[in-house]
Formats: sequence, C-alpha cells, structure tokens
Amino acid sequence: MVKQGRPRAEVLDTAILDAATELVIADGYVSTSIDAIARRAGTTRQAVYRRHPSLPHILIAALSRRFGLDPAADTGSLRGDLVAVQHNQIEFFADPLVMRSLPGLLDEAARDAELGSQLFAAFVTPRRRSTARALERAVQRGDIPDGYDTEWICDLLTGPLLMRALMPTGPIDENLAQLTVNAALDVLTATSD
Amino acid sequence: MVKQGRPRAEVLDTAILDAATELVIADGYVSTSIDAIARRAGTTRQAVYRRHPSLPHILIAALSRRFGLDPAADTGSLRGDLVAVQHNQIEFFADPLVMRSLPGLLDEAARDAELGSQLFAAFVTPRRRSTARALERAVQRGDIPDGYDTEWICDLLTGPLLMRALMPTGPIDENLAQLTVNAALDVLTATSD
Amino acid sequence: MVKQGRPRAEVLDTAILDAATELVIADGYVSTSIDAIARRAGTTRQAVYRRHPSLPHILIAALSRRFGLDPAADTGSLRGDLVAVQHNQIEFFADPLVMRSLPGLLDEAARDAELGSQLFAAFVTPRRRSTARALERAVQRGDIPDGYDTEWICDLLTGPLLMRALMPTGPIDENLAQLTVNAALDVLTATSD
Amino acid sequence: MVKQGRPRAEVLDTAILDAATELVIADGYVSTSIDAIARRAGTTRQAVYRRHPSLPHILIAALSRRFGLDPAADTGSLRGDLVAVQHNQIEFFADPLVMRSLPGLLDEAARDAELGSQLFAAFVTPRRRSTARALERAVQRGDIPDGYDTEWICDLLTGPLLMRALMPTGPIDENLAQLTVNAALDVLTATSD
DNA sequence: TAATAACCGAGACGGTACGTCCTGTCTTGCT
DNA sequence: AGCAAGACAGGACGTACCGTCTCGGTTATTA
Repeated sequence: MVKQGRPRAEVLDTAILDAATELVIADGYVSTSIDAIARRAGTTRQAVYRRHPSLPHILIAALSRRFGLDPAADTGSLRGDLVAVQHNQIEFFADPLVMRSLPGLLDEAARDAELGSQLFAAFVTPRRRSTARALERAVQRGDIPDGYDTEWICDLLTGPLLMRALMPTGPIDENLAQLTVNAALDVLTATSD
Repeated sequence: MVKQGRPRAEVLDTAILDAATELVIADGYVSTSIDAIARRAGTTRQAVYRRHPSLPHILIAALSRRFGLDPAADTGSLRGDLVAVQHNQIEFFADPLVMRSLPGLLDEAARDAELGSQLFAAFVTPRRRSTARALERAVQRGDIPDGYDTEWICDLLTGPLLMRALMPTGPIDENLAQLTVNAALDVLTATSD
Repeated sequence: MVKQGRPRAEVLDTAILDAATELVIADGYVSTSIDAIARRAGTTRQAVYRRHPSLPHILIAALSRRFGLDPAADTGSLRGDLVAVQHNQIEFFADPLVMRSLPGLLDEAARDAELGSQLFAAFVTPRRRSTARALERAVQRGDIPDGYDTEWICDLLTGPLLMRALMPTGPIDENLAQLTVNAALDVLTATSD
Repeated sequence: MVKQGRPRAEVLDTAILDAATELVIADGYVSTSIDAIARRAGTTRQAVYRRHPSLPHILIAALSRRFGLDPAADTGSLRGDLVAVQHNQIEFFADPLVMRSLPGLLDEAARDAELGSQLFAAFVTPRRRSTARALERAVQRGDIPDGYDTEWICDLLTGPLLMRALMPTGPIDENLAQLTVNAALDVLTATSD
C-alpha cells in the first residue's frame, strides 16, 4: 500500500498552519474559525478538513511544528539539569501561540479525552520525563535523598509558568527559571516533613 | 428618578445562572451557547442579554454567587495563615464550574482587557492580598526575613493548583495544600540565594 | 393561539418569490439554488427556509401567486366552455415561469408524493374539474351522449399544451386552443367505437 | 494516426450506463450525481467524464441503448400505421427510465439548445417522421384529404402520452393507443372547420 | 386611577460559521 | 492513452447561534 493519487500540496500544509497561528495569536482561540483559516490560507475548508479533523488538531499540529521533542540534556548537576528543563519550558509558555491557544486547547481536552491525552503526550509528558530522569540521576549521585513525589515536583516547576502564561501576574523570564529551580531544590533538600 | 416599570423577575436571575452553571459543567465553555442557557432557564435570549452582556459575564456572575469574598483569617502563625488561604483556593480550583469555565474565561480575558481585569479583581486579587497580609504579619513577628518577592510567592502557591485544575496531573486535595505551603515556607526560610 | 412575536416582513415574502421567479426563468430549475434566491432577494437563507421548506415549495407559492383559482365560466355552449378552459390553460402553459419550472417540479413530484399531490391539487385538479362540469352540462343539454371517458378528454385537451410547453414543436396560441377543442368535440360526437 | 494508447474498457462503458439507469430510476434526475454513478459503476469520475460531458449526455446514451431507431412499418392502412407508431411511443413513455429522466432532460434542454436539439433529433424527430410518412401514404391512397397540419397531428398523438408519463392521470396502455389513434382519425376525417 | 416605563414571551432579522457533498479539473504512478 | 486514486478551487446544502429588533401583553411605580 504505497501512496496513491495526487499528492497533497505541501504549500497548503504550511499555509494552513501559518494562517491558524496568526489568527489565534491575533484573535484568540474561540474567535478563530476554520472558515477564516482556510480563507487566510488562500484555500478552502475542504482542504483544511482533509488534513485536520478539528480546530484543536490544527493547533496541535502548529505547536508540534514549533516545539520539537525535548532535548533532555544531562549537564552533570541537578541544578543544571533543572535549569535546562525550565529554559525549555519557558520558551514554550512564553510563546504567543501557546499563550493564546492553551486555554482553548485545555477546554477542548476536558471534553474530548482522546484529544486530551494526545495533547498531554505531545507537550507535557516529554518534559515531565526529562525532569524525572534528572531527579533519578541526582539520587544515584547522592545529591538528594530518595522518596520525593515526582509528580509534585513537576507541578511545582510547571505550575507557576502556566500561571503566568494565562494570567498577567508576572513575566516569564530567566528570573522565573531560577526562582522555580531554587524552590524545587529547597523542597528536595529541606528537612521539613 | 429611581427605578420605574416592571421589575425584573428574580426567578429568572437565578434560573439563568443555574442553567449556565449546569451547561458549562456538562459541555464545557465553548460548547455552551446563550441560546441553550435561555432555553434551559425556560426563558428567552433577550431576558439573558438584559442581565448580562456576554457569556463570560454570565459565568463571572455564577462564580461570584458561589465564591464570596475571601475571609482572610489571622490564625497567629504564618503556616496557619497560608494553610487557610490554600484551603480557600483549593475549594475554588476543585469546583467543577471553575475547572470547566476557567479555560474559556482566560481565553476571553486575554482578548478583552476590561473583562480580564474584572475577572482578576474578583477572584485573584483578594486571595493574593490575603497572602500578602499574612506575609507582612510574619515579617512583623520576625518569623521570616523581609525582602521576598510577594508576586512570586503567590504564583508558587497558586500555580500548582491551577496546573491540576486544568490538567490531570494529580488531585487537588488537602495534601496539595500542605505541599504548597511547605514549599512556600522552604523558599521563605531558605538561605539559598 | 393568536399570532405572537415579530411579524414576518411582507417585503421579504414577495422579494423571495420575485427572486425565485426571475432566477428560474433565467437559469432553469436545476441551476437555481436557495442560496442564490436569498442573495438576490437581499436576505438570508434562513429567511427563505422560514417560509418555504424547499425549492419546489417556493415555486408552487410563486405559481399560486400568478395563477389564482380557475373561474370555470358557463358560456352556454360546450364549445364555448371548452374554449374558456383552454384559454385559461394556454395562459398557464405559455407562462415562462411555468415552462421553466414545470420539468423540475414534475421530477420532484415523482419522488415526493406529498409534494406531487399538492402540485396536482393546486394546478391540475381545478382545471380538470371545470372541464368535467362543462361536459356534464353538455350531457344534460343533450349536446353529447353520455358514457365518455372524462380523464381521457382532459388528457386530450391538456396533453398537446404540455407537449408544446416542454418541447419546441409549435406555438401555444389561440390556434392551438381551437385545434384542441375541435379535436375534443370530434371525439365526443364521433360515431367511431 | 488512428487511435493510440490503451483502449477504453468496454466493461466500464456499460457499467456506467447501467449505474446511471438504476440511480435515476431509484432517485430521480436531480438527486443523481455523477459521483454516485461512478461509485456504483465501480470506477472514478474521470472515467465517466472521459466518455460523457455531462449527466444529460449520459442519460441520452442510456436511452439510446434501450430505444433503437424507429422501425417505421408500413401496414397498408392508416389506422394500422398509426397504431404501430403509438405502440412504439407507448413502449418509450412507459419505460421507467424515460419517466424519471424526462423532466430533468427537458429542463436541461431548455437551457442548452445544443443538447435540446440532440435530444429532439434522437427521440422525437424519428417518431414524428414515421407519422408524417404514414399520413402521406394515406393521402396518396385517398384515405384522407390533404391539407392537415402534420405538427398538430403529431402533438395530438404524443401529448396525451407525455401527459401520463409525467403526471398520474391515467395508465399508458393499449387502450390509450387506441384512444389517441381514434382521436387522430376523427380529426383527420372530420368535416368540422 | 391613569399614564408611563420596564419587563416578558415569542419570533423574525441580517450575519457568520458549521461539517458535508458534489462539480469539473488536475496530478501521480501504474497498465 | 486509459485507469484508480485522490487532491484542488469553488459552490451549495440545511442547521445553529449571534446580537438586535419588533410585536402583544403584563406588572409596578409615579403623576
């Protein structure tokens, strides 16, 4: 079963994702219609539906194009590893497309479990796995004791970024990366119980 | 020149908010239409528009009905104060109406600054102010040194809750309240710089 | 149950029928879309659908507007009565709207029995009844013998008109009225069996 | 320089006409799409378009396959000749494909003169010529006087058949053949003027 | 107690978008 | 050159909401 028929125009592939990106950034998720995307891409609704089943799928594709797979660097120290992860996350959450499409995508994900897990698998899981591996390496080195709650550490690292992506409580910058990493290290090394 | 004419039917006031609440919880924000709300409330679109200018305004009204102003208790200890704040926040973020309407409201707020600040003033600012006051009292008591970043502490406390409200990374429960308060205290008392 | 709500704009009632009439005459039945009718009427598809469930129904309404109920005159003689009927029929079949919409309507009627009987009842039955009554009067006067086949006489009178409405075999004019009436009289008074 | 390349698959020639015939009989003219025909014929639109420029052309081809050229028998008597013509016409108008496709074809013919004359030449003219020749022979035999209107006689013979093919006013059967031939003979031999 | 002003239900209005279907044309690889 | 497969621009389908509007009818207050 090789590929048959007229091949899809790659120009349209990118034109559609470009149009969606621009419109969502300009108007927000709920104001963006498939119709407008097709119009701006200089094509028809049909060509869009041929490629993507719905608006959230278009945006997932557009986001995937921007944010490839996580590099998951090993810098040798826990702090270095976590800072690397946070730089990656900051690049993600500070992106205008992410900021504008995230609420809509989350709304959609809450209804459509299929789409939710797809979204989760594409953008959340890889970053969490990087963090988990960095922690494991730190335990093996003896830098931190075992027995921490990985999920909680991940939420601690990501939560504030999500917060600032969705609400204007503060900038998403280098300083925030340092603050979150410090907080995580404080928690991991604290004697409090 | 007070108010003339037939007064509004209070039954409709509540029927509309009830209908909106039920529909958003069941279908999510983007799938909820003013038409459906009016229908379910047993009235007409016009009666809805007479009370609220748009869907997000309806939801803000519905949320305001559920979540009154923050009590801002003074328990005597920083930990106690923060735990009180977090219990209040957990009640908020764990509410199904909040979980389902938050993405839509945030999307709308990103576009309409007016609405954004209204939303912010109603549900974010009071809780942040409670936290800020608790911190001030702790400084005055000498429990913590001065010079911390209030905004950052607030984001540290709220971020993980928001995270779990929007993504299925973990439960929003008593344990999370303790974890976030511990993290905040670790940060506030840490010697790391 | 009196009439409630905002009344329909009568301007649109006529604008829609006008638009449909013009378009069908210009482009034919199958090339006429509801969309184009709405556009030409200066309104929306919704307003059209609110009044008529489908294209054939629009055309039946447009035809009804042009061709009221049959006068069914009693001229005193069979020839006079039949000529009156045929003048009425000629006016009908020579009408451009009829010529252009008839094929489409018949096609639709062949599929949708409901619509078929509606069409039949509005435009065929009344004219056939006039003819039947004229024949009955002639029998009572003793002008023609009893025992003829009414349906056949009606088809004999109408068939050639329908033929010339749908195919360019000849004009639909006064002469055709005379020819068809003569033929019917020949048949009714013939001794052939 | 005759014909190059792969020859057309004759299987498709008939499969396409079969599919068109079945679909038009089942769904009527306007509901029949080229797409559906190709699908049912187990081929593609392109193969259809390669053979026929449009839906009406397909149907003309399908009709031509069923109804060859007129035999035009000479039975020796005018009545016999006309009855032969009418048997031929009855076979035509009683055919389900004819009954279902005729309205659509006529609609199309009213717009596209080219197609109209093609349709006319294929199915109307031959039958009318047979009738004309039968009449000429009768004149030469002295059975009827000269000076009749051939076109009118043809419409008189065909009109009622067309009527009953398109509307449910009566059966298209042997009796109708006799009635129409009698009517024509009555008219041709009548002294009325 | 009469006028007035706002509310209510019902439903029409011009718009925009939905997701699907079909049209006639066009590549592409294979026969 | 034919064929299966399938993409392309374009147009229409019938439906759903949007926010606004016009009706007839119903309360309350104010004059």
